[in-house]
This record gives sequence, structure tokens and C-alpha cells, in this order.
Amino acid sequence: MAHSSTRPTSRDVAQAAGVSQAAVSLVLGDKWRGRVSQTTAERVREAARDLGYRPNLAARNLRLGHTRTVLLVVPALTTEFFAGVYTGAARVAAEHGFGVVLYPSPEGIGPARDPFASAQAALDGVIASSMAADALTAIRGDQLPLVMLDSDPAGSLGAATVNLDIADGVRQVAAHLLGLGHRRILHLAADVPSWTFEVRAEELAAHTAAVPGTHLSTARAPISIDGALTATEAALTTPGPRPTAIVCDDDKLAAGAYKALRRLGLRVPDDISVTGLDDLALATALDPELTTVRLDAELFGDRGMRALLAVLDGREPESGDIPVELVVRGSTAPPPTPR
Amino acid sequence: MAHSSTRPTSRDVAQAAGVSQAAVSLVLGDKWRGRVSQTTAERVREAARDLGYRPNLAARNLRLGHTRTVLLVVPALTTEFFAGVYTGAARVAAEHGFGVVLYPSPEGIGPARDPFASAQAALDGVIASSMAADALTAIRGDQLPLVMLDSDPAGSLGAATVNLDIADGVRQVAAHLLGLGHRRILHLAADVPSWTFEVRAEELAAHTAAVPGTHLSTARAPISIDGALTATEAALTTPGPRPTAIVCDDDKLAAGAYKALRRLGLRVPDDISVTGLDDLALATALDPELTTVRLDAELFGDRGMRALLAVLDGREPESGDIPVELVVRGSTAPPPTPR
DNA sequence: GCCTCCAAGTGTTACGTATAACGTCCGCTT
DNA sequence: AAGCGGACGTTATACGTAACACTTGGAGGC
Repeated sequence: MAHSSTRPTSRDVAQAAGVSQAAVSLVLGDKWRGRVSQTTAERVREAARDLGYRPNLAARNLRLGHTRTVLLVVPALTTEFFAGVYTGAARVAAEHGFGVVLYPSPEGIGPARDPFASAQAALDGVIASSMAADALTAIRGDQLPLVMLDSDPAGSLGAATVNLDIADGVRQVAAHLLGLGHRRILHLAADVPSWTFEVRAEELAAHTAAVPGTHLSTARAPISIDGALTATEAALTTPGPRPTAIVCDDDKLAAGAYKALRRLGLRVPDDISVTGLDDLALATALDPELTTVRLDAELFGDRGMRALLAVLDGREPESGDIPVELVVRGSTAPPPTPR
Repeated sequence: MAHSSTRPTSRDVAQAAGVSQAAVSLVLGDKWRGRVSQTTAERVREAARDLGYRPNLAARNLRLGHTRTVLLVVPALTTEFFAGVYTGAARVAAEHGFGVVLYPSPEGIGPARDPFASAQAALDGVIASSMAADALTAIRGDQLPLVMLDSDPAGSLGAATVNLDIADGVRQVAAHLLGLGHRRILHLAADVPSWTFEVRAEELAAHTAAVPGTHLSTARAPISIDGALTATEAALTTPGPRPTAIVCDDDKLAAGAYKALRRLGLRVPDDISVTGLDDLALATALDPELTTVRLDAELFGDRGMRALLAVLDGREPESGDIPVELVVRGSTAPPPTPR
């Protein structure tokens, strides 16, 4: 409360402690090992505390040339999945003195092709999830360190990628269903052009084709309960033998499938089995509880952030996909015996 | 690509365009009405484009003394509700050239009492949701403009508040249930010390008490499906007449109640009615679909951000609670006729 | 007794931007 | 003809911080 009503600066602290501004910077920056005496350091800290001093981040960032802030680009915030990714990323960021700002892309906020204008912060790096290639090249043009989540390692222009082992998850689902005896399977696919969903389709096709006599059909729906409802209803009311299992690209689609099946008077799992992918809270709210693939969203964000920190340090990011786990619940059973 | 490999500065642009750095600032800052000629301005813009110039935000923030960045403090990110609040707030922020950084508080990231250290950005203001009083005073101590969401207007130390009209929502639920003939009601309450949940309890008590012969009981559960499951099961297996309706503090609790009822062999809504509050995607995934109170999360964030912008401008924030709407679905019906 | 060296600091500078204050030329009025 | 103001810039400065280069007063070595 020296004289001014504005926020105290390091110079105000220096004056209060009777030292130079440089000494304050040394002490508060913990760089004072053999440069400032114990007692002076304590005096500085006390003055800072008394004045309620907080360093001006803008000035620090300007001086240092970096901001310790990264941008997390996510496709949407309509499930808790990406909230989990954010939480995981933000936790390890905080451990390393970094902050995370979120950019729900692309049709969300602001001009879609300029995440940087919207994220008002100056950035040290970017973690981008399931991003379209053109937006990717725009970011690359900015020379910012970049980590891609859930993206084709081959198509990422050399950016580091961190992926969940979705392929293995789909393999587990296929093995589970085929092991129960299912041979007519409907794939309820997300109608979103994204690498991760292509992987699901390819992997499922490959594994079902490996078992003779298996038939795989596909229905596409936007990722919403109602979208899945109508798509499933349409797929199940076409002529021909009915599938005995529905593999959904995510849990939300599965919830829509449940509703379609109820409308059609079919019972899960007696008449038809259903699987999801994500393991959202939704999965255990359904009746019966959904057999699904558990994705560890927080670990995903965690690994993504660690990879970005590695890139920033010039180190090699840890490689290897994140394992996923099939969680068998009540929505899958052997197919009904034909009579 | 003049000479340096670092990011181009406004001075580089000036050199390329053959003008002074000040002129560049004028042009790019759109302050050149009668100060720079049309043709020079165009030349500057072209040079900036060619060099891929992006202003250094840290330098701008330092010069300007503000950051156009606000902090949004939310209790958790485990449902899409606060994701919606963020989305709404970020949208209007972007429209006004502001950015939003998120701080999931308090047991989440970093040292709980210092949101500012974790949010690495320098801040112009704070929007805080359902916040405990001690954290509130810590923020107030920093003299930052503050808007409180979902908080007691009387206890906010003079900070602006923006609230959903939860009281009216609860009133609508009570009127709906009482109108159907329910007289024994169980309140499945969130076991979280927060003003918004106190309001729900008080309001429900007041409205049921207004109808003679009505009995209200209460069960408390943490906000999770499993927590609600066990609490509901316990409440319904105590001796005495069974309630005919369960009013849940939010949709997630309602999902837990559904599971408990299924275990007990009770049917919704024939044996017992259930209501929620939030209208998450979960509500329509349940069978039967949940009668609940729709909260417009994005509008909530929108109004919160607008209020903060008003405070920053020295204007008076718009007052008045945000209306909510009862959505009647299949989970409520008249109570079973005693026989 | 002189040189060296270290602890304990201080003075100064640069980061990149926005803007206030200042110059200059020229056309036009009075 | 003198002056005046608008168009079109430029020069200089400050924002608050971190770090480099320097100073100073002893203590210790030989």
C-alpha cells in the first residue's frame, strides 16, 4: 500500500525491502543460491507477501519468449470424454508449470481456420485431436510444436501422434462377439470423417472376414442418440435376415440403438446383442448395462501433454498406443437359437 | 524469410514494407483512418501476410495492461453441463475478442487455493461457479472483477451473480407431482454443500408443505450413479409406507434411482415416479425417458460472460434469473391406487 | 603486503508492442 | 502573401520482467 492503487510490481517490492529490482527477481525466481544472503532473501519474500505481489505474466512471457501455455483443440464438448482428456492434460501441465487453454473446433467458436485468434493467449504448443488435414497444415505453417491425438500417424506431416489402441479394442469386441457365436453383425458407424472411425470400420471388417460364414453390414448415423435411433430402426426394418449383434462406434450411438430396439419390440441381449465404445457414465445407466470398450480419457490427455512436453524439450516422445479394455456387461449374450 | 529464423515482428514487417514500426501498428490495429494512406496501408498488410506475421500477444498485453483473458472456475467436468457453460461463455467471449481459460476446482488441478498460479495466463476477470466462500474471498483479495454463477446473491460479498431460476424449476416439479396426486415424496439430494442444492431442498420443502397431508423424506447421495443407487435402495427398504415419487437433485442421481428401482422390482412410472434436473443426454437415454427440468447450460455461460463484460466496462450487469423449463416425459404418472 | 577470489549485491538492457508527441509537405482560404 | 490545418507519416517512450555484466568489501593464500 505504498503509494499507488495499481498492482504492485517487482520494483515496489524492491523498494519495500530496500534492495534492487534485480534482487527481487533473483529471490522470487529461486535463482539466488550464492547471489543473495539468506536474510535478505527472507526480507524480500516478506515484502512480496505483505504487498500481495503477483508477477505480471505478460511481462514475464515477453521477457522469456515463451508462455508456458498450450492449446488443446478438441472436436466437441458434448460428452465427458474430451472433458477427461482436458483434465488429464491440464493435470500434467500444471505439474510442469504449464497452463492449458481449450479450443472446441471447428464449427464451434470463432473463425474455424484461426484457433489462435480465439485462444487469446500466446502459445508454446498445440495438442490437436481428430483434426482435419487442412486445419493441421494451417497450424504447421505456424511452426508451433504440435502433438496429434487420435490421428493417422502416417498422415500427420511428421507431427508426433498419441493414440489409443482402438484397433485392439475393436479386435476384442469382434472376438467376444464371434466367440459367443454371432455371425450376422451390424456396424453402427459414426457419420464423421475421421481417421479413428475409419480404423474402427477397417478393423471390424478384417476380423469378421477372418471367420467364414460371417456377414457384416453397416449403418451410418451422426453421433447423437436420436441419429442412432433412426439409423438403427431403418437398418433393422430392411428385408432379409436380421443381425444378431450391433457394434456401435461409441456409447452414445449404443444408447440410440437401445431405443430403436425397444421400439421394435426387440430385447437386449436376448434378441440382439449391443456393444459400445468409450465407457461413459451412460454405459452403466442403460438397462442392461452396456458391454463396451473402456477408453481412459484422462490418461489420453496425460500422455498427449507429456508428448508435447517432450517435443518442447527436444526429446523423443514416448511411443506406443494406450491400451484399452473390453468391459463385458449385460448387453451381450449368445445369439438366439433359430427355430 | 528475410534473415532470421525466429518469428517475424512488427519491425520486420515495417522493414519489408518500407515504413516505420509505428505505421505497421497503426495499420494492423485498424487505427489508420486519417494517418496512413490507402496504398501504404495495403502495402503493409501485404508484407504482413507474406511474412506470416502474428503479433506477439505477450508484448501487446504488457503494453495494453490487460489480457482479454478470463478464468472460468467450474466444480467439475464430469457431465456435459459445465462443458456447455464453458461453450456458451467462450462463444460470447470470442465475439468480444476475449479468451477463456478453464479451472476445474477445487480438488482438481494444482494447489486448490491458488487458481491463478495454475491458470498460467494473466487474467482480466473471473467467472466462478458454485464456489466455496473461502476461495471466493481469496479471489476478492486479488481485486479481480468477479462474477459468481449459481451462488447466493446475499453471500457474494458484492460480486455480481448470475443464476438459473432453480427455485422455479423445483416449484414446477412439485406442482407437477402434487397435481398428479402424489403425497409421499422422497427427495434424493446431492450430498454436496452448495447453495444451489440448499435452494432445491428448501423450495421442495416449502411447496410440499403447502399441500396438507403431504409427507417429504430425504436421502443424501454423492453425485454419481452408484452413490444414488445405494442411497435409494436404503431409503426404499426402510419400514413404513413407500414414497410414490422420487425427486432427484440431478439427472445422474435419477439414473442411479432407476437402477435401484429395477433391483427392487419396482417399475417406473407405474409403481413410482422419478424426476431429475439438468436434462442431460442421459435423460432421454433412460427407459422410460426422464421427466426433468431443462437447464440451458450454454445460455448460463453466455449470461455469465456478458455479466463479466459489463463489470469490466463499468456497466451494470443485466439482472434476472435465467428461466428453466419442466420437460414432462415418461417417468412420471399418477401414483398407484392403493388396494 | 599484495594478489586473488567469492559472496552479495546493483545498473542496465532488451523483449515487441501501442501510442503520444512531434515533423513536413502541400493545398486552400482570407 | 501569410498562415493554417489536414494528410501522412516518424521518433521516442513505457509497460514489468529476467539476466548479463559489473562493482565492492572483505577473507584467505603465499
